[in-house]
Amino acid sequence: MLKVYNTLTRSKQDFKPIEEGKVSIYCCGVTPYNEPHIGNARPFVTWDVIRRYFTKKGYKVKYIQNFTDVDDKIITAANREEVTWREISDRYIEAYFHSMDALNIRHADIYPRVSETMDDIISMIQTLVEKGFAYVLGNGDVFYDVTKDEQYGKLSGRKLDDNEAGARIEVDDRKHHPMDFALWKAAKPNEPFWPSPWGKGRPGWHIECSAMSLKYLGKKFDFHGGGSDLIFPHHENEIAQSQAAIGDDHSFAQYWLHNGFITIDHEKMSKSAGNFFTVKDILDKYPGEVVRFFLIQTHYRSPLDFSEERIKEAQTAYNRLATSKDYIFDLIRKMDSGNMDMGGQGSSAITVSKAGGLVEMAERLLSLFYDALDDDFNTALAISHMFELSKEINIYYNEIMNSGVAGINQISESDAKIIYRVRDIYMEMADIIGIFEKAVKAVDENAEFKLIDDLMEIIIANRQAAREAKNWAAADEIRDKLKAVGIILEDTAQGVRWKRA
RNA sequence: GGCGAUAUAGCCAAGUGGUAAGGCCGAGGUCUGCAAAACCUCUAUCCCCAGUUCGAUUCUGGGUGUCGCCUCCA
Repeated sequence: MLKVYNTLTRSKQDFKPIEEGKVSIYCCGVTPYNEPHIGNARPFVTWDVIRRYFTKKGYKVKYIQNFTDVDDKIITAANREEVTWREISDRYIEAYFHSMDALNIRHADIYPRVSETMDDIISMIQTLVEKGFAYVLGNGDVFYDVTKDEQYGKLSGRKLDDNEAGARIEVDDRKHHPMDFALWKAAKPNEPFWPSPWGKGRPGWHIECSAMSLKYLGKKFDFHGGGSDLIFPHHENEIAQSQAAIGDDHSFAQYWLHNGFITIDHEKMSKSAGNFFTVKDILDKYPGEVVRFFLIQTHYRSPLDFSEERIKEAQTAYNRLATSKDYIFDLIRKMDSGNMDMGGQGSSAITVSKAGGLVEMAERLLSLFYDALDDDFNTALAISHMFELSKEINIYYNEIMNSGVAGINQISESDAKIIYRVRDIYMEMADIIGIFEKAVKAVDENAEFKLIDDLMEIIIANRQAAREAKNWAAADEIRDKLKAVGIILEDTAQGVRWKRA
């Protein structure tokens, strides 16, 4: 049974889908006005794992993620560059996809944009005005009236009076209450605008997510997510205006999940503070899968400090998992290549029992892996089980290889089945956390791989000849030169193995 | 001022009312021409005080530190 931490109730709850076998998710996307930073990536990687988990469990998942493409910051950027707001938003939406694709984030089912949801937004505001939850000012601004909403503050757990209104920003005295927020903003010079019953203008910040989620997921849906800085005021306002418009205090999202921040030197990373790393910059130095792995090594609700040292650690840890993957695929390649006397009588009882123990362990770890994810998507714990399986695979691989060619030839058909099953389990784990997608493709599908493989065989054979002649200088030179082009040779007791750096 | 988190080994990070996963780094060892990888061994009484309990790191209260939200922000 899946348990999730719901911000709304501040507790872990059993997850019960609204509709059996289906999960509906709305995750707040980005305002595309500059390059996405690593902090932006965290919720999307988190939700990507959640989607993979549900899909693997057999749920039909509907995932919506918006682009807030009408916004002050976009307008500011457009005016500064003397281009249209659409040019800015298009450019950075493309940048968003470029970065997120590198992190193996699967695309949402729909990416609604504010500019394309204007009718729904306007009609929702109209409903709120009609129901008395909003008021219109003379200039065409429309505000949500928080005092009309008895439940206002239920998500963030704060009362209206507790907030230090005006502490840091001047209160707009045209508002009835300091916490009232804009639903519609009358157009100012040099701003894009759309026609509305209150004159030319554009939507306020929070209304778009309400309109979009209700439009695509209906009045009740399962999950709503985003960074924990969105709890107040963004999500608070969303839940308020949505439930007011619908007229049902239990409508809208049922489970609210919020991820913790990424910090730099333990201070919150943010674009406005200037202390951020863009995903693009990090990708120049580290593979996307490593960046992704770095993000999910920590539970999504915990804060996560980013630094060069941390990501290097993630790289090392990731390599460890990748080595085991290589080992098991290597074993399978050897079996498949027909080197092996499948079904031979030579298989020793020892080998059988070892493989049997391995698969037993693997099944148990897979079960623990799912248990971990069932507990509020504890990827950190789930990954630890993958490491345990990784070690078991390494031990088994070494045992087989150390027994030489005979050892491989002695793998019985039943043991071979076990090896395939272990590979499937390992890759199932990898698939859910979303790693080894690019690497596996290279091994399995890329036709060029075969060529490289053949070439490497020739190079290695030549080097082996040099080694047999104890011409260490030549042998080392070949290894060094290969390393320079990104190929690492490992001389092991069982022969030479190569891999990409 | 209000609200909310969090405090676990050198570092990162899970977790449980019955003395604590996993990763990184480090030390020693196996293997090895060297290197690398892999494997084995070693490294924590869980911020402080009080309480509940047979027993608390895990529950309660207090304290201290750190962080976040209350303004745009993932």
